[in-house]
Amino acid sequence: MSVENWLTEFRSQGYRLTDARRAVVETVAKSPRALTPAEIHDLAKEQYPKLGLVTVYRTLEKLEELNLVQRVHQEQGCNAYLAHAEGHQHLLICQKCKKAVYFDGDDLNASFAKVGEKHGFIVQEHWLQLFGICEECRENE
Amino acid sequence: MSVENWLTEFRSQGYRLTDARRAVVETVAKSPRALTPAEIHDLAKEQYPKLGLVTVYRTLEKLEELNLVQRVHQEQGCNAYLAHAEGHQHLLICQKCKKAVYFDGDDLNASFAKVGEKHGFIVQEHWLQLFGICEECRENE
DNA sequence: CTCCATGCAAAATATTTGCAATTCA
DNA sequence: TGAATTGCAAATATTTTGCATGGAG
Repeated sequence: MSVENWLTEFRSQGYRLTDARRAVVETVAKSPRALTPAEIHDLAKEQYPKLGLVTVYRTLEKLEELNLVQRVHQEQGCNAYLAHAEGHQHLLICQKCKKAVYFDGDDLNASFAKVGEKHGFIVQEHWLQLFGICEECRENE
Repeated sequence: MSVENWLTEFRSQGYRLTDARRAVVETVAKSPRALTPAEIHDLAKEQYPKLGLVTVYRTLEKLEELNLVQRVHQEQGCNAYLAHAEGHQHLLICQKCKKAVYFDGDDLNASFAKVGEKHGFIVQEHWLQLFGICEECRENE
């Protein structure tokens, strides 16, 4: 989903389009890796210097609500945000450059359901993240 | 691994055995669900009233280092700790009672490696958690 | 012109650190 | 006894809230 679509989606929910929000959205959208609120603030200020950290928090909250952004949990912290890719809930994250790639793991759902059954659970959600080293980072060793 | 084993492990690493640590260890060990530092503090104080929250943090740090405890990430927060089960890194968590069950998903490793390959990654770690409703909670509806 | 949105400052949370007193081995 | 451990208080770090001003529609 492009930045323009995001902003349109924003409007259609009754929210206003402001320079502050545009800066946050564009920063997250073009980042290859998940960013913390503080990082977003730093980067987006280059585009909109008046931006306050509080607005970053509030904008992320709305973006998450609209499913345009998702929170990413890693060892280093659980407060990084990444542009959401529809239908691809699984992440592959490079441990070196932190680049995040979505992948389709729909074929895993059946195994997950089976595991749950074995333990008396009805599985409703899952959370899968793979960590490794990407090709680029291996080459630049 | 039993509480006594934990405490022995503690000793063998050069750490001292204290009532405070014993209270923290026993609280985490006997809980069926992951607990936050504050929750551990509350519960463990019943056993050792003088216990300070800071000691809970410091003890958890050591327990994590010794791999006796693991941090659990959920929507509600990322600061809950659960007794670690050796070799079983995957969790099945009840969304209602929060009970956590480890399961063996070693047969998934091959699929994970393959997914990584497809995207140029060499997968080194993974993180999988399933969420659902356990049998007990379904019965008590 | 009317609200929604913003940024500041301050409050609320969560976690870490400095330090004197305590306690295990 | 000596060093590790503790709990308090204070320092940090992170996130949220109150409120007057500014800006989108």
